[in-house]
Amino acid sequence: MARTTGSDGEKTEATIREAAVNLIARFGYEAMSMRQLATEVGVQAAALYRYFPTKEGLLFTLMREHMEGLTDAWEAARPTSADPVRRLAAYVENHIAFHIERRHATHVSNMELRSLSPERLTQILRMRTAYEKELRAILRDGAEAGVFDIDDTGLTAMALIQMMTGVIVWFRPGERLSITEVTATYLSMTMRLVGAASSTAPRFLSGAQRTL
Amino acid sequence: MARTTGSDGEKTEATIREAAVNLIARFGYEAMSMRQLATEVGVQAAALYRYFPTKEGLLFTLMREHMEGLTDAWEAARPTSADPVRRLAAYVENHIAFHIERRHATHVSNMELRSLSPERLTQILRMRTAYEKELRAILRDGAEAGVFDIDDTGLTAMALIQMMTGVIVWFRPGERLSITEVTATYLSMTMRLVGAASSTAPRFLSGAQRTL
DNA sequence: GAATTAATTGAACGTTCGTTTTATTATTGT
DNA sequence: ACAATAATAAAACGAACGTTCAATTAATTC
Repeated sequence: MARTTGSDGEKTEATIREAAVNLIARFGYEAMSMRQLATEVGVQAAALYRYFPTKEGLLFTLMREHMEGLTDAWEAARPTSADPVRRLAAYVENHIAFHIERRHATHVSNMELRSLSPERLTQILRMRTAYEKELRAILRDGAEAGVFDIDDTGLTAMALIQMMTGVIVWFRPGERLSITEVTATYLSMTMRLVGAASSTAPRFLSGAQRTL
Repeated sequence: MARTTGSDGEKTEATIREAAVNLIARFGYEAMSMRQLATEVGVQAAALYRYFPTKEGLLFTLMREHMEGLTDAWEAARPTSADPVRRLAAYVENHIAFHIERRHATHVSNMELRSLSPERLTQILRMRTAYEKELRAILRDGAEAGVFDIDDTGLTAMALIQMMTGVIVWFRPGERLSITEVTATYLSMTMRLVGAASSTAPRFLSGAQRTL
């Protein structure tokens, strides 16, 4: 038995990607065996090596494409407006939507970094840093414009990203809250966290708060 | 060669614990081999089994003791005051201090849950839930007393914990910021996030904010 | 100082791992 | 129809894994 009827390289590769993301997210990269992945795909382990050179190569591909997807999503969602509040809102909305939509891929990208070779780790971290830099720029602009009240831009950016990405830990689609409700609440929390005037509190209070 | 001069069970066990936490935090539970751990300890792999029944048993012990440590630390730090602001401040301070102090153990407890058997996973999650429940109670009390302004108690608790625990991802001792500075900033962000009156603003403002 | 117990070694067990090689069959192009 | 190529199976590789067992030596007890 060799080539099976109806077999198609593109389909198989897509199936491998999907199955790999799910298995790695569930069991972890080290715990997932290539044979387990092959079984899930419905193929022999040797067939996987026609599409990915090594197990680590597969992991890297999954991560790189996830990061590219995140960057692309932000490029598309980035508002033309220069208003820091609007830009921050767009960032939060895009981040949460993307991470909920691709929970498993996000889990992989966040949890399995240590299984990458140093060079590949650097490459992924560079992409991540570039993405986070966008948030820091928004916070800095807002702080300079006096729209935000922020102690430490870098620290606030990290706190916000941890908070937002944390959604994937507990969020399950179809449970108590919808994506829309979750996003709205996180948006509100974010705006308060950065001391934005137009959060839940009346605008004129923030001025008083800052001057006092 | 058998028993070595100066060998001591208690010392060896402590060394194993310490080395295991560090190795698992660095490479991951699945990636760390018992032989690697033994080498780090300076002993043969077989010797490990005198102290821990299996590799998973070792992992579970590390996690359980970490969670017990966290709970105990909170018991000791919990203020007698009923004031939600004070209680929340104590929770944040204790959480951040504990997690920075035991970065590696926290990493293990957060990242390696999937390597536990179902029963043991349940046990650890129960401890974690109990700890998080304390935060929810503080938030609820504060919201009911009108001291906090919170949309969704459960969601806010999760956001806060993700934010606070995230410190261990980027914090490195001896870098730009000290633990004290980091804690102060996080405390300030927390108070704003929950809409506490006495965050960065003077205390007497809280009354105004609540009535408005 | 002999007997007992504690601590560890060294070798081995069976299993599973990622990966490679070779053969075989399905599909595609002519 | 026939060659060329794409896709897979089947089997095998050596290495590493968690774990066990018997032997051996250090420390302790009486």
